[in-house]
Amino acid sequence: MITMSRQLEELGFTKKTCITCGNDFWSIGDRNTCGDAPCDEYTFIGNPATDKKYDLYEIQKAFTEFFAQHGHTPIKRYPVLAKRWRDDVFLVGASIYDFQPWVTSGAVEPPANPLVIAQPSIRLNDVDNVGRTGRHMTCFTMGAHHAFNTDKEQIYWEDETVKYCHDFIKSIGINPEEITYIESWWKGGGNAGPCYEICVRGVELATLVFIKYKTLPDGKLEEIPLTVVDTGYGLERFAWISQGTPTAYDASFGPVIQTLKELSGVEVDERILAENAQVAGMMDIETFADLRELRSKVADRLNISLDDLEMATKPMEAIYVIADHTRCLAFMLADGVIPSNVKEGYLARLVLRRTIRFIKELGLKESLADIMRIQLDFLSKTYPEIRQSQDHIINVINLEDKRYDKTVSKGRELVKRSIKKLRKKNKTEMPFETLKELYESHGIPPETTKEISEKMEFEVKVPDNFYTLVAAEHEEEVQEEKAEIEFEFPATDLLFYKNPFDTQFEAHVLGTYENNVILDQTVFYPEGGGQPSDIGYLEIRGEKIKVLHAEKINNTVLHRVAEEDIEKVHPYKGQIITGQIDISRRMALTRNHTATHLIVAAARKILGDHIWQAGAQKGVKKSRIDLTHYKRIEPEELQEIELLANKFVMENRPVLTNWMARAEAEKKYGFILYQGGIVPGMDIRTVLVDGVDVQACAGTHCNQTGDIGLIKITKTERIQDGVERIEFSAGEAAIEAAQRNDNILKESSDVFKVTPEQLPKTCDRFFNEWKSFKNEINKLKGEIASLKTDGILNKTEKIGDLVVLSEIIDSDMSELIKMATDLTEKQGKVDVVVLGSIEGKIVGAVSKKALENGIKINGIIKDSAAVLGGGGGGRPNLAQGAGPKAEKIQEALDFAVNELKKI
RNA sequence: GGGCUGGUAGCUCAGGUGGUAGAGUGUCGCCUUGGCAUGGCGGAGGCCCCGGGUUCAAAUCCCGGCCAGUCCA
Repeated sequence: MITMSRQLEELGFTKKTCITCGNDFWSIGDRNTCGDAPCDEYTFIGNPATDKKYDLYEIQKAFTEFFAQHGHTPIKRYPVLAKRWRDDVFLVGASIYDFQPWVTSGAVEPPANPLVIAQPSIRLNDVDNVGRTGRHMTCFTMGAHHAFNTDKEQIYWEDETVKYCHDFIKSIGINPEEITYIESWWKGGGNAGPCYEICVRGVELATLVFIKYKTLPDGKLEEIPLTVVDTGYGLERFAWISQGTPTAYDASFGPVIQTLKELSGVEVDERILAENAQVAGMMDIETFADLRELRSKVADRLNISLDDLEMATKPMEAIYVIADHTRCLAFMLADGVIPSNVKEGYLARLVLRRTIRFIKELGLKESLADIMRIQLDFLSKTYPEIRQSQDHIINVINLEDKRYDKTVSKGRELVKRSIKKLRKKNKTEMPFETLKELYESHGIPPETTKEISEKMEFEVKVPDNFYTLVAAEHEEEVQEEKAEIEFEFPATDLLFYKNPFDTQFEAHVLGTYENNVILDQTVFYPEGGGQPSDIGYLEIRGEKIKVLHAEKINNTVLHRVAEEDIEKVHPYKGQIITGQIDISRRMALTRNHTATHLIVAAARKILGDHIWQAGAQKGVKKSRIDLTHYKRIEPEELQEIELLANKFVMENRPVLTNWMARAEAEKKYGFILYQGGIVPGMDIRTVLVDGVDVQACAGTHCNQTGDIGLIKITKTERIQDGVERIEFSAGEAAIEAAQRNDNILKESSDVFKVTPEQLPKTCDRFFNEWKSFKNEINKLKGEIASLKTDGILNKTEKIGDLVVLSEIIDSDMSELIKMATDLTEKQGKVDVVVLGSIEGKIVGAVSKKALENGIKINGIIKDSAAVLGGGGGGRPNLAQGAGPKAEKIQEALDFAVNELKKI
């Protein structure tokens, strides 16, 4: 399968087969194992493989410089938040993610070719192994040199790649005889190609991938026109192998680990660590069971018990986890991930909460923010941009810390209550369902539940595969594939870009598609970028045809008309037609669109640079934008945003649109361009509000901000944790919105006959008075009830040995109830009472004595109420009912008394 | 994007097969005391998140909304 052997042969390598795993590999001289774990053990721990020690920063520098000297252009790292330029993944997991899909699909020129980059990458699938294996990290630095080859321009391919790789490894003093190249096949992200895994002394240092195929749905491969050299060098591992430290963590962020050791007072047993890493290197750790196996193997080799090993390793592991996770978090938060319960925000919260748990486990007094400062001090030496976000990061962390604390303490109470409830039901063990609900609905990990239960001496069994069991119940999402519509129509010329304020135009009719008219050019803005389409008319030979909607498919604009109108267009194919848009609608949408940009810019100024647009919908009357923010926007902040946006309007700044090459625009403005969403195309249209904001945006915009008129924010809403929605109106609609508020105020204050200024105080007074009146009335009703009961006490009769009373009273239900309970409970002078009202309500109550005699009033009342044509019921001692036939109330009471006599 | 919880007194929460809204704590008053801690008794304090619907009757059931929490992709 692999054809790239020539270069290796030239370098003196020969092909062999590993006697352990059977993989083909290349090496210099004699050897019979492939050089990768588990076939080979680590042989660099305590015995570095390079001629000097490199820390992570130094190896990164050496790597970049080497490739820069060999014709590669160094590229700055991309944000780890992949959402900035693509919407199919959350986080950057490899350097190639930076160039997908635009560059790799050929839609956009690469920023340089060939290029070299050191890209911080985040992979959370092995998060449980971090700290334990010595090599797993949530965040690592992928050094990479990439070449993008097209028919027109062939940069380089396999031979050159191998040579570069080989020379680089040699350049840092690794003996070529220790290098092995394992032949393999790589696939992922819909692509595939041959690859080499480069191993030295038992550790895989790099992978060289040659992407040349697309994988089709049926599994077959198709050659692609743009082939990619996709290399990945694990720079942490290079640092590790050059230092020979027990773990990759020590080599990568040693200073942070050192500080954590000092703070926690943990004494690290290097021998155990080294042994642990050594054994871990030989295992493919994927599950918890693997991890247990790892532990027992290490214990065996060190000749200590499993318990002793755990005692010795746990604190060290916690330190490693904390150091690793804070680094990961620093990148995530600095690059704009807002912790939340969804999407990438959830991943950030996951890592954040894990970190807190390990800080607690380690017994550190310092808060997460304290620890994070240590990490930031270390990290910002290499990444100064992270220092810029320090305040924001600390803010977010402190807030999240508090939230987690609340969740945990609430959770603990909840577990205790659950156990109490289970005990009430005479359960002796917690059902799996409860355990699961505590986790899924309340975020309490089963370990925590178990710990609390043990203190309460209640049994909880946590299945080994708890998380698997929980996950198994989640159905997989089925993704719908959109069928692509085939067109033979050319791209429509979009006149609104050339002459933004034209309202009329002439165009040739090219044809129709379903209910849509296709023209060679148009001023109709097709729905897109959150801006609704224009509407208006097409006119030909005096016939007016309403355009209901316009949309763009590929580059063709479809003008949708009513079904009965489409026929009218057919005869005019090829002829000239005139069109006119609804200009007041267009202007309103335009104002709203420009206003959207201003509000986002204002929000960034007021709330911070972490604010990012997460979606928007413009409208004629109102528009909305969704912004990432880690807490609710305070009312005062909202007013500041509103004021600032309006200041931008008053400053009447010019709004400049410009078509630019994507790469050039990105270089000039950065990813902030994609606030409004990712836009396709080689060239993108930039909308610049001078000195305020710039976005890649295809929408229509005012010439000057002053054209917007007024911007009025009307509402905020938390649409998701971490995402705040702002609703607003612009132009005329903003005036209307303000007037609506005035009307509400006026109507409300008119009710109280006060001025709007007095409204809050008046409302407060009325509400309080209403409450005290209500209480007063209740009290009085009670008194009236007892007075009324006095008046009817002489109307009792005896049925058997029970004192029975039935009477029609002019009272409402609550009063009847008060009277009835008064007679049977408080005073206890009557055993059975049935009271009716002239409105057709009926209430019955019985004393304890009557109850003991087996009288259940609810049944009697139910039947009596039936006499009234209604229903009723209640408890054995008190019941009520009613019916529409109020005139029959006496009959109903008699019925009740008769029922009693029967018993 | 999907799922699951929850919203009841100032606070923490019970309750709820539809039928008199509860506890603990806090608060106020009285008693016990030289004073405090404590203890005892009594009182005040509820749009049972909001809006519809079903019903003789909804805090409870149904639908919609708002707010909060949480799991998953």
